[in-house]
Amino acid sequence: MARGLSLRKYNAIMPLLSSAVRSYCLLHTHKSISIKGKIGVPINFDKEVKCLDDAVSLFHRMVRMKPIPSLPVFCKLFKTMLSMKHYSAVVSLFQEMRKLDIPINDFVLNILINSYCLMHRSDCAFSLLPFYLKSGIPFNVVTFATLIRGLFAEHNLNDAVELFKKVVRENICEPNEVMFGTVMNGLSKRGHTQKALSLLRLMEQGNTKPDVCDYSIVIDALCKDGNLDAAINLMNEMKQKGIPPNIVTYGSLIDGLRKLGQWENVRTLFSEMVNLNIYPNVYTFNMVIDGLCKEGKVEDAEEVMEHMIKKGVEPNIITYNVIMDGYCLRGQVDRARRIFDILMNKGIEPSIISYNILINGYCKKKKIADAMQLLSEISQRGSKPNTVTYNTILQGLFEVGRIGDAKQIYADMLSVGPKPNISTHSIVLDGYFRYGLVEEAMSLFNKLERKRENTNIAFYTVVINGLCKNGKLDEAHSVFEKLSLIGLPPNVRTYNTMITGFCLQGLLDEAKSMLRKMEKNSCLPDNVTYNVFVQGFLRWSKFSEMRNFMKEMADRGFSFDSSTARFLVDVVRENPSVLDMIPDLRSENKY
DNA sequence: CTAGGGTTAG
Repeated sequence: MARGLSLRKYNAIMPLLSSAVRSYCLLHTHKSISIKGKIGVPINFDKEVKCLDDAVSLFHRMVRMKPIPSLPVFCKLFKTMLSMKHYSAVVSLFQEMRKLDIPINDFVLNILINSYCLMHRSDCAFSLLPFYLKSGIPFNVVTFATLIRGLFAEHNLNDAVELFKKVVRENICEPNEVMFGTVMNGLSKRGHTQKALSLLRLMEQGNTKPDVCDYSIVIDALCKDGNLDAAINLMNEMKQKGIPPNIVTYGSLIDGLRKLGQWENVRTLFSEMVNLNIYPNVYTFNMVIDGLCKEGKVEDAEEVMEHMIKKGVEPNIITYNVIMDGYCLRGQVDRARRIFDILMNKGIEPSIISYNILINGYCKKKKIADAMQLLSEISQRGSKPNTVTYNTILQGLFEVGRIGDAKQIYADMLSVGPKPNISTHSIVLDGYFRYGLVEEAMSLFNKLERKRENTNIAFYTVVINGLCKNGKLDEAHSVFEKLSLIGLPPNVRTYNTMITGFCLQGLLDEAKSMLRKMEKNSCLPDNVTYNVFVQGFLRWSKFSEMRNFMKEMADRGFSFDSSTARFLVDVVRENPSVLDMIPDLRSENKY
């Protein structure tokens, strides 16, 4: 693979590099080759470059100017192009510069390296290193930080960390705050928060002291892990060290807190920020608005949006997406649609997520025709449906029983894209099972396993559930038994599914042994687990066992959910003496 | 006047 190759190439030139770098710092050859020409007319990039064509034609105008604009101007153009994600175009324009014998400097080359990294072609990026040497252009900490980031982007943690260590060990360049931050961010985004934290501690001991970004990276990682105590402690530490948290640091903490529903603490942090003259920006407002929407308070959310406008913070497409999703969550897809129309009228470009939110809203209300209509409008308006769009539509079609249409969509995805992912397959399998198409489901399942498609535990849980619901408990159980062998430990939902299967067949002992198994594997039963058992006991008239079970359930703070309550009402209606057999039920005055 | 790092949504 290219990744292995990249590091080999890098290793091969490394002995050259270290000495070259040193000689380079002495020579400063790059200064002699950069051009001093000035641009005649100043270019306003943001105004002039709106799309790829603008960028390319500006480039061609620039290379014809006399004198030719300075390299910083080319850098600026490339940077604008990168922000529009035209990575490969930057590569081609660079090649044109070479053909035209326009001198290159370290800045341009680092941008080129970044372009390759953003294209997930770190192999190409590495292959540029010899070019630096040949042209006598120095690489620096930016070059290597960019490469490290590129390796992380390709999930190549080992090479990324190795490269970092090598840079440090062989003193190729002095790692700075950004390079440390790049490594810590790469580590924490791949689930290694503790390693990132250790690196931060290492920095605190070393010469390059962590800055506000470095702290923010680790604080964000801790927040994402739900470890808010540690995150807040770290924030207090940085304050004590005289590094004040900034808007981003507060953003991470507010996001972590609101995801845990700790609104009191969100408010505290908010006022703390404002007291420190750090005024909330569009990120901060969006997080708060999203939190309110998720709690069903969409009107409050809209008020916050008006407030931010008054404060001079313009809502962006995310703000509108969040509010639309809020209405959809409450089943008010028509209100969501009104928001959509408003933003269209304002000339704000909807994102694919805007469409997905609305399509999801329509599907949840079983308004498939509206969903399909919107789907067809996406391409007309110059956007492109993605896998999530189609997954949403698929789910909607299965929900209303349009299996033929769903199959057609799935087939289209397989042939022309967007490429189905594990969720797509799970949705289709679940749909097949729900409509009793067990053979089709199993043949798809076997095909996906044979193709060694990426799977996850949710996918297998769908299969286990499908088999259970179609009376194939033994097959379900053997799929379940296979999970640990393929390195996918069952989660609480998987256990609940299997327990439900046993309970439906009256195999309560097997269900109970499953409960012990999950506890042994330190997978804590949740409210669903207990409710499944209660329904099992009720179904098979095991009332005395149920009494004992309900005690344990209450002790652990769990209670009947609405499905159990409905079930109970039916049972009691059939057989009122159940209430005498389980006196505890009378005190369950909830129902 | 130019290059690399951190916060939000389905």
